[in-house]
Amino acid sequence: MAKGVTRDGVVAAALAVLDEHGIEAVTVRAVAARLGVQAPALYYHVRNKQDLLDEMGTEINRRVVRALTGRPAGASWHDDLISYAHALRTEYLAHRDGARTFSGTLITDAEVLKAQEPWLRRWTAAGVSVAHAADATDLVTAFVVGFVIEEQERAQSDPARYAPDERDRRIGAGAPLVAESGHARQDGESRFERQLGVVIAGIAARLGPAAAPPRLRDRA
Amino acid sequence: MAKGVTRDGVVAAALAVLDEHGIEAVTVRAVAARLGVQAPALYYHVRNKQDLLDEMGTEINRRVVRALTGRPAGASWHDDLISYAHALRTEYLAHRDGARTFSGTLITDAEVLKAQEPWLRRWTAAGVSVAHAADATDLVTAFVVGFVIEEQERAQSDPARYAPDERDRRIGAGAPLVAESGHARQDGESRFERQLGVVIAGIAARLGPAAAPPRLRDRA
DNA sequence: CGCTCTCGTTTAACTAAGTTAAGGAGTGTC
DNA sequence: GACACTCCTTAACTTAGTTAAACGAGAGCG
Repeated sequence: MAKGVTRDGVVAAALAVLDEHGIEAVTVRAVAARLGVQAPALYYHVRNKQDLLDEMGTEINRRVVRALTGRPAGASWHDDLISYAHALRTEYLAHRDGARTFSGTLITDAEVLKAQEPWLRRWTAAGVSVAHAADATDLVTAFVVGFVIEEQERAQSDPARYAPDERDRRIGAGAPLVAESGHARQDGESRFERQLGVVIAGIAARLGPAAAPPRLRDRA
Repeated sequence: MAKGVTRDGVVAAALAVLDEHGIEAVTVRAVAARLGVQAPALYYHVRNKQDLLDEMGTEINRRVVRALTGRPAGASWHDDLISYAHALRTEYLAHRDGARTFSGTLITDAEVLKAQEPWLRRWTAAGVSVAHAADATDLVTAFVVGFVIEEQERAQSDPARYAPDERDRRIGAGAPLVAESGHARQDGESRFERQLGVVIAGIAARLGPAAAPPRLRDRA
């Protein structure tokens, strides 16, 4: 594995290290070691560590796009948005600290940007303005990012620190509703589906009862 | 300023450094320097840097809670949720890298937890279950976190990299809708209000007209 | 064949940052 | 006066990002 290190190879190795040991283990030396090479060798392929991190983020975006285009087109923008949310969450969850690490990556990769074209075309074909479509997508992105950040943080933190018993003890007897709210929190899967449903419902309300009827210009 | 360093003082100094120079400048040495002491002195007041970071996050949570309780109670859970969203975003925006740095902080501070009690009480008084209230709050939190992360990332990144012209050049001529979607993106303030309105609308729909306050839909 | 040039890498080294060890100055207490 | 406790210092270690300089292998070429 020592021969033929490439920029893509470096990115792949970095992602592998991330998955196995978490973001704090993604050091230049560790990535180099995985490639059977010394640390400074990476600097021939990558400007610096931030460059590597950016490239990793772009790769993640690419995978989301790929997962989406590989999926049969949904029956409506409705279904498409849900597919997008699932693809994004799945990709984030697939990597340790995924949401924290990759959210907010400015998408400048032309390939990734252009892949959104057919996506937007379907919205406009359904009578939704581009502005509304972009807005709805941004909103779903924000929700997924926020949701998964909290989800992963919770999964990785010391279990004892937020165990129900410990929480109850901390809260004491003066705040029964707070205690109850902690108990009511369900597992990630169903919470995600439910909250995503709420978001989509809100978007549907905004876009109009059917969203099928062609609407007028954007800029509400 | 050399005398009487306290744990709270360390946290305050760290927040000051954060505000002035960003998260990457928050080093043990820099915080110590601001207090007029040597770096190892901090270890008497704080277990390690993570402990300091956690404490900073708790302080931010405390401020959000304080901003909320200092505000007159809204007319409904509706208004309360909006107030919460605003308080959270404002606090995040007040610090460089605020959303990234402080999101996902597990809230274990008893004071902060208990402060949610009157909040929840108002929901239940309005006929909303605690589970629903907690769910709605979590959803709004996720949205705000995701929104502000993207907002701050955009504000801090190299302007040239996402300038409209540059973006258009990258996209080329093959994706007009993608290009248009970039142009349609408005400034943070109005986008936030609008998208928050969508989220609230979704929550209102979920909770049913019964739980909905005597108030019209907020968006046209 | 031998020269040279470039590519991709290595070794060595520097700097910054988190952290620990050990000790010392001040302040109180028996 | 000696002990003890608190809070801080100096010195030093380790890991990580990064740079500089040199080195070997292969390609083109006379």
